[in-house]
Amino acid sequence: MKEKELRRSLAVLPIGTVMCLTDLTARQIRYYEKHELLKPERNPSNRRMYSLNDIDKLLEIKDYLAEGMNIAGIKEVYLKKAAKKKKVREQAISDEKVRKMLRDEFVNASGLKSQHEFSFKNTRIF
DNA sequence: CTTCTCACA
DNA sequence: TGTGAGTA
Repeated sequence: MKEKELRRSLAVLPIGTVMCLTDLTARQIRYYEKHELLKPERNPSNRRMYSLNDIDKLLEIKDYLAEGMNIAGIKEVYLKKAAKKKKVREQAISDEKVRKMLRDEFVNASGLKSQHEFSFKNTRIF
């Protein structure tokens, strides 16, 4: 379930295709990029190349705009979303450290001199 | 022919 | 946001 996400992130669509898929003008698509709502890649010829995720994002932007939200407002939505994801990542790293500490403490408390003597070394207890 | 940047009788 | 100019 991760190869799929990788493909969705591949920038393979030229702006013309994106225009058809989103019903937005090239002017609008570039305008949103200028306001950092999007970050399409560039091919060797300086042409913008979009991914399927970019298409979804543009469609999302179009909906927000239709609901009366402005560019600045949409930008804040994405900034907060990114902040939340960052916290989730930090929490995951934190949990990993806690597990390592508990494991080390357990191995040490059991009086084992090395992990080779730890009969459950390959078992995910923590 | 498509896309890019820039500018506005 | 539209559109035309001049490129690449």
